[in-house]
This record gives sequence, C-alpha cells and structure tokens, in this order.
Amino acid sequence: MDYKDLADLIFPNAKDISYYEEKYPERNLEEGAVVTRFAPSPTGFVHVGGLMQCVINRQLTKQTNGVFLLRIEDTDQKREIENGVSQIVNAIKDFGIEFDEGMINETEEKGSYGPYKQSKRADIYQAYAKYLIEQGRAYPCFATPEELEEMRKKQEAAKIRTGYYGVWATYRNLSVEEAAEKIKAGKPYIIRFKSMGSEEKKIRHHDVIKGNIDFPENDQDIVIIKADGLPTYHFAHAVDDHLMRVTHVIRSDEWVSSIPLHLELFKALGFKTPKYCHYAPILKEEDGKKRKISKRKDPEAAVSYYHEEGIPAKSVCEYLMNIGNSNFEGWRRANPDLPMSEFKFEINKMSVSGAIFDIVKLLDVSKNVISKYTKEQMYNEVLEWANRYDEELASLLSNKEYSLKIFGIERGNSKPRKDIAKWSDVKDAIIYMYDDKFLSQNADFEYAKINNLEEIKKILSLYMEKYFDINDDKQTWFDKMKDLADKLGYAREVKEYKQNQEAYPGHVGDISTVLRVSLTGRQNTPDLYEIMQVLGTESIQKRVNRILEK
RNA sequence: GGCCCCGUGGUCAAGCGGUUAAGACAUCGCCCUUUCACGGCGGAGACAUGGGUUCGAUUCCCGUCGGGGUCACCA
Repeated sequence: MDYKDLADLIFPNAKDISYYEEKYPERNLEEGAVVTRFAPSPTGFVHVGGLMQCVINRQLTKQTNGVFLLRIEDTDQKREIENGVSQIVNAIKDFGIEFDEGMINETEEKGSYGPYKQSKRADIYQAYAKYLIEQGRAYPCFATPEELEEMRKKQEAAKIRTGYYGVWATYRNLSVEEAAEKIKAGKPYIIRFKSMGSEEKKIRHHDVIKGNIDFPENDQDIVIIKADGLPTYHFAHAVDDHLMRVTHVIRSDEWVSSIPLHLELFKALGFKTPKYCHYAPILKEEDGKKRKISKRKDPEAAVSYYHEEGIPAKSVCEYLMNIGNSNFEGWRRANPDLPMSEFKFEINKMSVSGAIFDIVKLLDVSKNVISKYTKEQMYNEVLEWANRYDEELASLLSNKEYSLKIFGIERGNSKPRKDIAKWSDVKDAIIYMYDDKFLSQNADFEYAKINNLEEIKKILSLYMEKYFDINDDKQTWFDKMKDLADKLGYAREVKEYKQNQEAYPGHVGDISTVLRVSLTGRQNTPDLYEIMQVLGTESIQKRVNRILEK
C-alpha cells in the first residue's frame, strides 16, 4: 500500500487536478493586468477596511484592464447570516462599486472561474487535498480535540512553541497501512498538510507594500480539510487564488504571519505564488492607544454608517483613496475636476503603518466634494437619502422647483459654499426657507447688537416702506442697505464706524443683521440678497410683518 | 512569551546620508467691499530614545522604550 492507495481510500471520487487546471486556464489578459478579489464571509457586514480594499481593488483592476471578483468564504457556517451575500453586494454597490465576476446574490453568480462560493467548491479542494496525499505532502490526522488540548498544555508548561509540528505531530509518521486501518475502523480524522520546513531556516519574502520581510520557515502541519469536509482558510486561499488566476492578493496585514505557510502550500501544490500586498488596517484611537477600528465598539466601522449619515459615496471613496495612497490628495488638488478613476493608484505607495480614522478629515473631503455638485445633483442625492432616512426633509423637497432655488444659493460660482458635509446637515441648513415650517414656529429670535424691539421695528418698517424692491440687482440692494443705515444714523461703512465708534450707534452690518435675523431666525446664513431672491416678496412681507406685529 | 511589522507636529503624511524637515486636516491670528461659509496671508506645533558607522545622520546598523499583528478543525 502506498500514498496513492491511501489517497484513493480517503477521496475515492475526487477528480484528478488536471481536470481543474484545464477547466480554469490562465486568463487571457493584457500585460500588467491585475486580477484580484474581495473575499468576505457572508456575515452581511462590510467593514470600512473592506470598503477601502474594494475601492483600491476597483481602481487597480480598472486601470490595468484586469478583473475584480467577489468570492464568498463560507467555510465556517457560524459566520453565515441570512441574505449575507446580498447585503454585502448591495452595501458595496452603494459606493458605486461592482464586481466583474463572482457572487451577485445568495445563489447566483457571474464569470467562468466559479463557483465563487467556497461551500460549492468542496470537490475541488478535495481533489487538491488528494493530490497532496498522493505526493506524501498531506495525511490524515486522528488527534482528538482533547489530545490537541493536552499537547498544547504540555507545550505551554515547557515554554516552547505551541502547535502541531515536528515531534508533536504524532500522526504524520503513521504508516500508510496504520492510517488506512484507522480509517476503515471509522476513527474520525481531518487532513493535515505535511510541512517540510524548519524553524531554524530563514526565508525572505518580498511583499509589494511592506517590502522584504524575513521569517523562519513554516513547520506547522496545519489542517487543510476540516471534519466537515470543507477546507480551512489557508488551503482555500491557495486553491482558489490559483484556480481563479488571481495575480495580486491584497489583504489586511493580519495575514502577514501566515506568509511562510502560504508560500509552502503554493510550492507543494505546484502553484505559482501571487504577489502579496499586505496593507495596514484602519485604526481608532482610544485612551491614547491605537487599536483596529471595531465592528462592536465603533459605529463608523460599518459601511452602512456613512450611508445612513448621508456622507456621499464619492466622499467616502475619496477619503479612503487618500488613506490608501497619500499622494492622492496632492493629485486631487492639482486636478480638482477629474474623476477619481483618472488617478494612477500605486500599490507600493501604500502606507506600512496603520492610519487612525479621521472623521473630521473625511467631512472636510466631503465638503469639497459636495461643493462641486450642481444644484440638480445635490437635489437628486439629497432626495434619495431623505426618502430613506428623513421623512420631513423628503416632504420639504417635494417642492422641487423651490428646493432647486435653495440649493442654487452660492453654488456654481468660483467660490462655492462649503458648509454641507453630509446630507443629514441639509435639513437644518435649509428648513427656514420654507414658509410653512418657518412661520409656524415662534419668532423669538436672538438678535445681535441691535436687539431692542422698537429699534428693530423701526428698521424693518422703514426698509419695507422705502427701500425694499425684489427687482433690485445685488449692487442696488447693497447700496440701499447703506442708505437705510445712513438714514437711521448708522455708519454706512464698517470701516467708518470702526474709526469713529462714538459717532454712531452701529453700522450697516448691524442693520442688515436685523433684517437677516428677522427673515431667517438666524444670525449666520448664506448671502442675504440671494436668500431674499429665493424667498420672494410675499414671503419676505409675511416674515417681516410677524416682527412688526409683535 | 515566541515570531513578524511599525515609530516624522493633535491626525494623515512627503523626505530615505548634507533640506530654513514639504503639504493636507485640525488649531490660533489678521485680511476679505455687511453675518456665516469660502478664499488669501501669517503663527504655533514633529524626526521616540541611547549607542555606533560617517566629515555629516530624520535618513544606515545595534540596543532600549512604545505601538500593532499573529500563534484554532475562525476567517
């Protein structure tokens, strides 16, 4: 009896690996094309780090005419939730990212390198496991969890490395006959890789992002096929990324310590190793310490958070691109109007140390992104968001024509406003422009310097009587404000007032503040002339009359 | 604890043997024909630390300290 017989005994129905090698041939892509993948568990949850990976992968594969695929790693049933795949696909789609290949929902997929769900690939893994057994590079292990636990305790007591390796790998030296006998007797087992590495020997690996890294060779006989017949991550990674002809494995750096193992697996399987790109995860600062941004503790870890807050997808993508490649920011300043897809992403420029997630910076990026929107884009996106998350805002926006006028205030010029960072800011920023909201609330406004009601009334009534005309152009309107100030004994210029404060009770700015507060209820607003143009005569009169009638 | 990685202002970061050590966000001040926002100008603020190597180290080497990752039939 030899390895071949043992392999046949364990996997009698597995196909020869040449079948799969032919079924999934090298891709016919142009030189330099990157094939990469996003490979989440079907938990339905997408982490910002995962989104960043998608943003980067999408950019990279687009600019090299490569392939970006979605593979679902569902070899651990505990991680699975209902509709998990669809939720992931949709969450990523919310950010404008779609996959070239892979799962599109729980059951359907596209592309010819599938199945793209690992639980549907059991036969493939078994074929390769069988191959390894035939080669004498894998073997059945009959160790019970109790035996393993006992082994670990001994190792800890002896203060030596834990794990299944060397002399501790009791079942690796079982003869083929002994192993066959146990199998026939029905003893439960799993399949382990037989490592030929040595802890004494060093290997050097070149990571695209991290550069050269030295480690000891792998010598662990890790499990490759679990009791449920499904592969472990390590084995699935090797088989899938090879068969899907992935060129770049871009993943979080929590995997770097597995590199020696993966390298040995690829070698034993006769696979060409992909380029490894290990990026640092997004961090969070807490009590002066850094830690990975956490699904449990940090709401901003979930991609859905940004969607709910109404931070535009484009803003989030630009921010993540910025974390991914710090030279993106410089490029963006130099090319403010180019689409992000024009930016040449370079993997090797990714940071080796983790960045603390900076929501303030993200919001700043977002303000810039939003400031470039046209009023129509603005309206459409805000409405879409409001329909989902803010009923009151949605009802305000039902008057499209009027809403567009509001969104047009100080927009589209060379110095657009940058006061909106997210859609959840919008309602507060525009609500006073709607008469039914504004007039139904009390008018106990907080005025500034001029806060005497009689004086306020005097200013307003004179203004409405002698100066107000909705058809005035901005300069005329402005001059009239000065005339009004003059007439009431205030300085027509601020400078004039500052030079001679005793001579005046205030200046034109104080007068216009009275009008501003009366019309909007606020001391700080966008350009008052534009606001009045949008409001129109009737609304202005109503608003002023409320104050005059007090 | 073993192994691996990282350590430039509050944050993100250029620089990689000789620089007045960029830039962005945040912060502070001034200016910007009336607020706010924008914009402009300016300020404060950093090479973790100790040894080497070198004519010269933020840049190279070693130690220390600090931070992170990983050591599952989870991914």
